[in-house]
Amino acid sequence: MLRVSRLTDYALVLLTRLAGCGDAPQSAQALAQATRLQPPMVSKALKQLCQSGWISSIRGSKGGYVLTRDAAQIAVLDVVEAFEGPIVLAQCESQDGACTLHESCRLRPHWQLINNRLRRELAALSVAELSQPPRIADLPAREAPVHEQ
Amino acid sequence: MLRVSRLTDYALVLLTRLAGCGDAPQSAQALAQATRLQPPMVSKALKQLCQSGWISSIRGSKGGYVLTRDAAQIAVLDVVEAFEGPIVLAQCESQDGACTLHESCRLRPHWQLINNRLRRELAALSVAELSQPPRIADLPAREAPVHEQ
DNA sequence: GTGATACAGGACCTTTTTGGTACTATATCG
DNA sequence: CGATATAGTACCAAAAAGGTCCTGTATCAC
Repeated sequence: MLRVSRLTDYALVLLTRLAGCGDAPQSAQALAQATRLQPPMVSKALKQLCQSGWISSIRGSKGGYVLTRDAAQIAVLDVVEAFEGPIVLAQCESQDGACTLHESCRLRPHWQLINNRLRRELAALSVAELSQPPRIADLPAREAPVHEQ
Repeated sequence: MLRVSRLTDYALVLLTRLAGCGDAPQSAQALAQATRLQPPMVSKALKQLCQSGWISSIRGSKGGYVLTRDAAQIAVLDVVEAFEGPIVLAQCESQDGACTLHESCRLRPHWQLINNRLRRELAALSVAELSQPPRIADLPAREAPVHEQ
């Protein structure tokens, strides 16, 4: 369905929340309440964020999770790729050049281009920026010739 | 995994192939051989393409499939959305505004922006363009600050 | 008309992924 | 010591993806 998994989504929400909490450790439970996400899934996302190194954990009472770096230094791209693997929208990019199709297939460079644009987009966006509205410059009057949403 | 389904991928390969075959109907079998894709999946993709109206079918011997319009008039976006549904990378975009999270969640406009950029990208690319290398203007020397692939 | 070709439309199955839960162990604070 | 809170892992169920097969029907060639 061309969608990031729910866990990835939760991870970004949680990081954004943590970014707004200063240095005080936030427990999984507190984060779940603040974000209205289900506690077990919050724990799962936090653990994976911990393993990926974006946050660190503090055990014991008064424990919780804190960001390991400034939110402005965390690119959305890195979080997404930590949870989803490399961004490769089409199959022909998934293995290293192992496109089994006939040599007449010319799609690869196009997909590479699209993947790279999306990566660049996500790389330019930090968790710190997620907690505030997009910059005006990023919001053209008519953004795209597409559906309503 | 943030990837289009294999069927979507196949559909684009098949459309590209059809675009290179002029007006002669191509049978599912011939297309499978030309693209090295498995015949049953080729049939499946062709059927769906037919239902979506991108190609039309001709029964009987000497039958097959032909494009219903010029390949330059088929946007990759439309094919992808016909197979994958609307492009909404994050959950919060999936239902119409029904984000159940706390009102402090500010992620939606960012995702909308990213979705729209990707859509615009795919809308600007036609099946006709897929069969030849990307335009030089689209290939910067260093495209993105990301992985090797 | 008959038979071969080729699409139409499902039904079906298997595997993988996703989403979610539960339980035990361990570390810290008071 | 006991309460709190994370760590790690194992598990389960539902959904989606990926792929196959079969029956029916339309068209062309002979």
